[in-house]
Amino acid sequence: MATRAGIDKEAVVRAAAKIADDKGWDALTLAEVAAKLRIRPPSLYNHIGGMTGLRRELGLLAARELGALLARATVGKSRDDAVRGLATAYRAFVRRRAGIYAATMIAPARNDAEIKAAGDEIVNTCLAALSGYGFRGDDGIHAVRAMRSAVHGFCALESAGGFGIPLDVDKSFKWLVDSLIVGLAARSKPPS
Amino acid sequence: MATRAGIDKEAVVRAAAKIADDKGWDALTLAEVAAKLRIRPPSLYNHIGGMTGLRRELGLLAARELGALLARATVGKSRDDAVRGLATAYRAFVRRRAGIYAATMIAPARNDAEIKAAGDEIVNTCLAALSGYGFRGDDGIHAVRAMRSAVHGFCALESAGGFGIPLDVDKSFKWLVDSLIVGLAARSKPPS
DNA sequence: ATGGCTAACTAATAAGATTAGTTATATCAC
DNA sequence: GTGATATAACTAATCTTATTAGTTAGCCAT
Repeated sequence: MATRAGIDKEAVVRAAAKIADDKGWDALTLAEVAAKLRIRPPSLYNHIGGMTGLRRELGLLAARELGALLARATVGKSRDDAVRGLATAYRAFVRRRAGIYAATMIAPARNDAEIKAAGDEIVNTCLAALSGYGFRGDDGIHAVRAMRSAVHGFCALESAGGFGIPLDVDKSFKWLVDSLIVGLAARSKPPS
Repeated sequence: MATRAGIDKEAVVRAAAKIADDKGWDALTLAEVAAKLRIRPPSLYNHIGGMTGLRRELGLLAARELGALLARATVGKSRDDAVRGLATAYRAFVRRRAGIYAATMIAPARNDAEIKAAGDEIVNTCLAALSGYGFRGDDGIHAVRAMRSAVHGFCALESAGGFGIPLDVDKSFKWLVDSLIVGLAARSKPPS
């Protein structure tokens, strides 16, 4: 017994992420994380700062993964292509990792540099993706917020089962993104 | 003692709604609801079906209130005006009642007629508001989903503190709604 | 080998949801 | 008025979860 189990923070976070993704953010408990790792709940405190700390780790993991995916989804693209790539990647991530995505919605402590950095990278990727539209000044930020709102809202409603009618959800997403693109383009400078 | 406290389901739901709105959806506990009503937690079970039932009641309350507000916000309006009225009312509701609005995001039991009816009314109000755009067939549903995604997404991000930069959030919302309107109009039949 | 770091443990506490079983009160029939 | 009944409140108890304190034991460097 008590054979050193060789667990580290990353293993804890990975186990927790799997539970959150499989059973939902609200179903995440330290008891289940510990059980999955075959240790007792208090032992988790050697690796993470309790439930609060674990949630933060998951939020950070999600923000970083999402940021990397978004960056990859937009390389070499601009304007409409970039927006489509961004939106598609975003939704794919939320569907695959709904549990940890929810972790990104916890109010980030105002002074958390790592969380802030991961969030900034996402915003910067979005800004870069939209750069082809030639927004000036604050409009870039407004555009990023608009795009993120639309895509986040769709994914949140979808994953909450908010679209009751069985009408094709993929088509609705395409409809949303196409409309968004029209709206963005209408405010942009023409392409070079 | 134990003077019959004269509490009914509505009083329980109202107390719970206040707690959720004041302290957040996740901070809602039966213990605090009971304390606010000056009864013991088990007594709540005479009025509501435990925590699960209470959450459902809050979701229903929120859906009905929101539905009524949206309906009022769109009477006598069409197209752009209707969309603006809808979006403004939606956001005002989420800001004022963030706690119970969150309750609308719980997956509604597939067979819950009341929840379904309240949701349908919201969808129908949105459909009516958009009717001036002359969408045909499935496009009406796609448009409603798009509009709802955009507005819900913005409000969710806003209330989660997701807009880090202190750039004016009201302006961003206007920007989003204006863009959405452009996108909708581009797919519509011209106004009569 | 052995001393120390630390990851695991056990034990205990506290908050919360929930169920079972009990009491008391308001209301209604007479 | 008095008594029966329905039910809203209660107490007591259980279960789950998070968390802290204090203890033990395996691994590693010397």
